[in-house]
Amino acid sequence: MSVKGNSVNIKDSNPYHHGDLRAAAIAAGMKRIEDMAHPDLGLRALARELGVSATALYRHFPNKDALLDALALEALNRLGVSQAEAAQAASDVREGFVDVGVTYVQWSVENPALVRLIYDRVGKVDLETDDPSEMGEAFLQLRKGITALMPDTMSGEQRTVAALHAWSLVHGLAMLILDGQVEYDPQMVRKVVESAEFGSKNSG
Amino acid sequence: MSVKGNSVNIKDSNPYHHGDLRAAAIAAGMKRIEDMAHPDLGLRALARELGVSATALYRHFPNKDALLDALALEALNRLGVSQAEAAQAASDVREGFVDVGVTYVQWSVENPALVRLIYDRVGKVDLETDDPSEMGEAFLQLRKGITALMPDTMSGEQRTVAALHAWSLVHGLAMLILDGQVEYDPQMVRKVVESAEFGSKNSG
DNA sequence: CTCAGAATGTTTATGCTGTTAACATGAGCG
DNA sequence: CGCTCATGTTAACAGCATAAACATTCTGAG
Repeated sequence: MSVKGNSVNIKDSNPYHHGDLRAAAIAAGMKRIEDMAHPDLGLRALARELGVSATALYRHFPNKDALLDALALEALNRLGVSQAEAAQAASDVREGFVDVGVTYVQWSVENPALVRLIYDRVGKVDLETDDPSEMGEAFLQLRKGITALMPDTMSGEQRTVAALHAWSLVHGLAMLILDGQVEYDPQMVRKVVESAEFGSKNSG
Repeated sequence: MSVKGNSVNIKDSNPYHHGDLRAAAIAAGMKRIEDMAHPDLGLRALARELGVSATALYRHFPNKDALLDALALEALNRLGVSQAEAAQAASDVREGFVDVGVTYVQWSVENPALVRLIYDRVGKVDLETDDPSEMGEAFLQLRKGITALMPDTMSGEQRTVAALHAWSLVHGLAMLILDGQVEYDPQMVRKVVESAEFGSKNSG
């Protein structure tokens, strides 16, 4: 008795084994989260979409949190790619900073649930685990990217303060837009980011 | 609107009726959320703490979301009080801005779950309801408070940009600290907020 | 090729959750 | 006193994450 009352054969080729469920789960999970405002992924719903029983996912992720971590990592990498592209496309250092900042906000607006997922996860993970997970690694790179954009005319604390200012500014702006507190207006975003005046040219 | 006066005898006899369950639920809910990193309130747990059946809460709130909204409103009011105190204590306008900003971050650090609750709720509510809820009202006041702190030497768009910059800066800084991405250092926070140079005096 | 065991899937079951429906109690007013 | 209504109760349902036991397929060694 191989087949019970299973009415529908979704896949003829791989009826029992899925092939690469882990990858499929991440792909479907990403697509699913992207279409939400707030990330709330259900294992059962995801499994249903994959044509698989809910518990099958436990062969590839120890629990739901692990799945979300994997998704957050994927999201973080995508953000990183956007950032890198923006940084590379700019000529001037100052212009580079503005573009990267604007990109950060823009990407956040276009992927609200992914941003929330990233910070939800990073907020939970870093506090309770010691090992520098892949995610911590990816985030560190993001931070370095921002710091690298600060003009080198300043040094030490100035630099730290400026980087923190820049990151806070774009992150806060993105969050306020995501939460519906600020209307998204690309031109306004650019103006706000440009209004951050770091040492490279003080008053001029 | 804080919790109403609790001049109610809670434990005179074995009261079938609780007295003021709504207020008690909000009070207990606040205390419960304050002790969390991330706000996840369970109706059953809350009811258990109140010595009441879970479904009793449905006599006072149509559903869990409504309860969370009430809690978010309470949290928002507390934040507003802190802001107002800081603004009032400052003499100079510029000093006032810095103090208010620092207070915003400090309060957020001291009440992480409340901040998350506020923005979670405000993000959901405003998008699907048209009526200007109490919460929207309270938030508007907060926004006005920030805008009022911008120096009046600038006008129109300059002012808007500066206010948005200021709000984004402190909000982003608070969020990054909450999510464990930035270590909380009060002096550093102050320096970062001070590094926001709005028209009043450019670069000395 | 055969067959054991590792991978990977399924079914079943447990205890949690929010929520609804039906019923019980007690307070306040005629 | 007796009616009514606000406010409490228990029972029940659907959905959730997750664990345990069982089934199927893939893989590699003899």
